[in-house]
Amino acid sequence: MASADQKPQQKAGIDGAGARMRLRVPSVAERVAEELRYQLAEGFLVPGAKLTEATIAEDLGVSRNTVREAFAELATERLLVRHPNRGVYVATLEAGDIHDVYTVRRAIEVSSIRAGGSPERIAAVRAAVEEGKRAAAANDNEGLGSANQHFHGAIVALAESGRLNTIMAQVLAEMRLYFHKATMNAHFYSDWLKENEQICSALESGDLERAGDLLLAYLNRSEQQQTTIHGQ
Amino acid sequence: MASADQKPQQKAGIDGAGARMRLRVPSVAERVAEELRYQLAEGFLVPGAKLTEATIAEDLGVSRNTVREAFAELATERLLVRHPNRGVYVATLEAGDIHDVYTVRRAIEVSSIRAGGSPERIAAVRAAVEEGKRAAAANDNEGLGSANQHFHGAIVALAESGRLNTIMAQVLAEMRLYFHKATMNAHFYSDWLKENEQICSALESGDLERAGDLLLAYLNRSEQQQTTIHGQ
DNA sequence: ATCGCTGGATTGTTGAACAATCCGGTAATT
DNA sequence: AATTACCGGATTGTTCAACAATCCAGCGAT
Repeated sequence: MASADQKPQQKAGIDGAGARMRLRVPSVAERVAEELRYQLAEGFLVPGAKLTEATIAEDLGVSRNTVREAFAELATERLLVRHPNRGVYVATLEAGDIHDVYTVRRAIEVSSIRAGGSPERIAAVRAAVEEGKRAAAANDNEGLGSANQHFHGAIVALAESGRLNTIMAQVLAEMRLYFHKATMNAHFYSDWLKENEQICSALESGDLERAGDLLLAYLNRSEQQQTTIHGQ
Repeated sequence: MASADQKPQQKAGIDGAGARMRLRVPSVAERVAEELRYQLAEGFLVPGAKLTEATIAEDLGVSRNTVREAFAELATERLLVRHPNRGVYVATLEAGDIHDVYTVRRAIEVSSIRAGGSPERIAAVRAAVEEGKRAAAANDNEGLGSANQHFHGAIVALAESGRLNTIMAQVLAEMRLYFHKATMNAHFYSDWLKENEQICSALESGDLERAGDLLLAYLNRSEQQQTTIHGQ
């Protein structure tokens, strides 16, 4: 945790060792941000759409100022863009942005997998692979997509770095803005199902070099696919 | 300067081709954030210090709500931490955070340098090296520190990725929180002055593999130094 | 020393207000 | 007809004042 000179909180009776009673009720602004994030990921709000403060404030039954705070948060996450004095809009990814996003992913994913990770973290990667297989067997496209995101999230989690994790989470959130419907034809997934398996087993066998190379190759190909689909 | 892709705005007669008249007056909240960032980097606000909304609002002559917006921004940059219902404090880096920060730096800096860059970007790296030499000759410790930051910023800039640049800018801003006073003994710098030179010439000669290795070694050593100084 | 209470201070959130800015359309100009 | 100037409505940027919720320190009672 960031700083926190938390004084050793006395654990009375019931509370297990080190287990902190995290009952934190998220603030209203945070919940508004969360709701918007949800609607963005779900495709309710399409890229380019305009969000007017007053409308959303009324819709969610909160103050305009609070909406403003939420907007600020989502803007720094690049999910929304602010046009000063003109309003906030749902972010749209141009061709350049796709390359940009993949540049970030190459940097942090490859670096994370090359450094290996604890058995538990590796097990988490394996779990994501299996999750993907199950989704494929069930013909669950939705589930396939999120399984893939879990897979790549688990790879970054190998590094045990809170900062890398939040960066990755933001990047994935950005990508969810596009992946929505459209662009969702199945023979995409058929590829990386096998590929994730390969990467994972390379990781499990300790061949980090190979795992990194495979992952890098995948990311390069994925970027190319995305650009041919989206940008021109 | 967070990132700043300031284009050299030449105001020819009326309006050059495609040159957008970027006169953008930053919003009040942005200026408050900027002012706080400045005070943080300058060491005016020490890690752990508490910032009360009302006080700062009055000091800067702005509304409490505006201060709030600025706080939110700086909190997502990890320069401030919010303790719900208790206030915001200047972030403090624990031992774990140092490792975390260096994990991010290893990921993005090494990845960036390994991919090479355009001659102009490489020239920028060289410029940072020379800036460091000049500062050393002038015995300017302050200048030495910022030259080093410019050097590493220039390395990330090789990748031409806006997202990586902002991430790096934030990480560097975080580190500035510590580097202040203390930890500033000169024989630190004597090392990396030579080392930056080596890295840079390896980069210039196209030996990206070697450049990456040198950079990685530097980062590892730097992390170790920081932990021995700071953490216990 | 521990517990519980209470008052004061700060944060979280709201609602209303107003200035600044932008947008579209209409009128005036060339 | 095309361009310019202007005007009104709408939205954002910012402030202000209020209030509920929460936390903190102190104090007294057990």
